[in-house]
Amino acid sequence: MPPVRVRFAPSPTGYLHIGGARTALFNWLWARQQKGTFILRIEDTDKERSTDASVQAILDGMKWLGLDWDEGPEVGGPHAPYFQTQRLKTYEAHADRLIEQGKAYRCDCSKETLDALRAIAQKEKRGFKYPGTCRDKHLPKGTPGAVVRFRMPSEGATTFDDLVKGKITTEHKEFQDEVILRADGVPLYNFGAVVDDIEMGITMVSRGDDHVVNTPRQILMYQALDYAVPVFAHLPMILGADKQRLSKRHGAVSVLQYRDDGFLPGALVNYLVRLGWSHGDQEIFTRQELIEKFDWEHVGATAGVFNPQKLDWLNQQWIKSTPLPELAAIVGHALLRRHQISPGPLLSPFIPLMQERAKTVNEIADAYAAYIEGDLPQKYDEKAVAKNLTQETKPLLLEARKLIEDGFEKGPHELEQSFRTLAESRGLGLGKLAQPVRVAVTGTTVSPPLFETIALLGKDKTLRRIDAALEKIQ
RNA sequence: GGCCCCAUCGUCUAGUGGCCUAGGACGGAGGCCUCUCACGCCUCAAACAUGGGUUCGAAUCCCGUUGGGGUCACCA
Repeated sequence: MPPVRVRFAPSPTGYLHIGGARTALFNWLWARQQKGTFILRIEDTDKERSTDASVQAILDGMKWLGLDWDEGPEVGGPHAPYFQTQRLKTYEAHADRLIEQGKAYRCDCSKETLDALRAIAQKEKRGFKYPGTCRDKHLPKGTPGAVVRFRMPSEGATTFDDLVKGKITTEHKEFQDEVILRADGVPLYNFGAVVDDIEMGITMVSRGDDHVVNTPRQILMYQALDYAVPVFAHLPMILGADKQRLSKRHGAVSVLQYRDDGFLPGALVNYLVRLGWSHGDQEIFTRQELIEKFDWEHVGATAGVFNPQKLDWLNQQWIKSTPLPELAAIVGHALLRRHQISPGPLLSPFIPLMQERAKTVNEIADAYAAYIEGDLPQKYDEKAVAKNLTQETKPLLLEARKLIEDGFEKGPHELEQSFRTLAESRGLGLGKLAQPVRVAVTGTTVSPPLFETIALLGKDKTLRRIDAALEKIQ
């Protein structure tokens, strides 16, 4: 078997979205498992819609997910350049060769003429196909406005064995002599992809299954160019909850949006792979396990609905198992991004308190900003204050304050015991005592365990907060 | 509409002819634990689209139907 060479070939017309990311991911996993090469190629032949900002967004998305490429933008490689608009000479050379061999021809039918014919066909409810007007004209190179068309066979059929869909056969009569090169020398998708996949020695093409219909036509081009056709693997689409193709109205579809929303790249990767691939009952996979265990055999053929709740759960699992220094760095970034505050010395010790209860890193950053960083809580939840900081709880707060003042040094466990004893002597559960204190200390009713939070904040800060709370009580 | 693809709990899926009174996970319901919120643990509800074949035997193989998706450009 020749070494595996796979590629991800996005068109830079927007950010890297969930669907594209999964395509890239499957290719990347295969390359890494097979010790092959993963190539990133930018298909920027649609000049109208391609932007440099999109290229950057895609690169950033890939990097965030940890999908490093061996050849492509920024890293270069033996087949550079990796931008299609910089490879025009290559397409021209291949097109010329096809023309010489009679496998393609120049056509100077105007777009307007063809559009008009297409409109008539549509009105009469019949399919439109290029009528072959220029098939035998043998227009010379340099004919003004001439495009190059590929001569499609009209007889027979092409079959290929897709790694995920199985055998797919298409009759040649479905095809028409499609344009492969525009008058300005910019290739169309099918041709550009085929030429580059040949030039770059691609052995397997894995992409979204919206491309299955292109595949037989591309195979015909591989054959016309005398090149062995690669193996194909078409991945099913990712759908929204309404079973429609995932799009903006389903919420976040940009990969980087998930970063900003507090997801771990490992969790997103884990989710995306499991959406369409399985390994028995296993749900959680490290990156290394994914590389080891991924196979095409267990890639499903059905479109999958993107389920944000499961992603949440996976992210939580990932947060739980992320080593502290790594998690602290990520939370630090979130803190800066969301609250414009740099991580202080309390951040690292605070994270273990949040690790079991946060679905996103943003929750950790937000909690830190809300009641750890400042002298007093940044804000008090009104309902919580109204319910817990009252005349009735004031005596309890005062007694709690005294317990903290006298017993802080003995540590959280001892403090908790003293709280229990107090609560018991009043005929109350610990909750009745702890909750007002929690509101006083954190400004909310929801926080990590109270005594550990107090221990983290320190005696002075805690007492000041209780004093501030007492003042809130009329 | 033509062509192509797909079809197991609400969702992601296990299942490759007998191990299936269909397993796991998310989500849902109930419970335990508990200083709040979570975590964790236990229990429950929940699916082979449909009709025909093939076979001793079908979720698994074949055909039809229905439903869904993709695609029919000088977009990719």
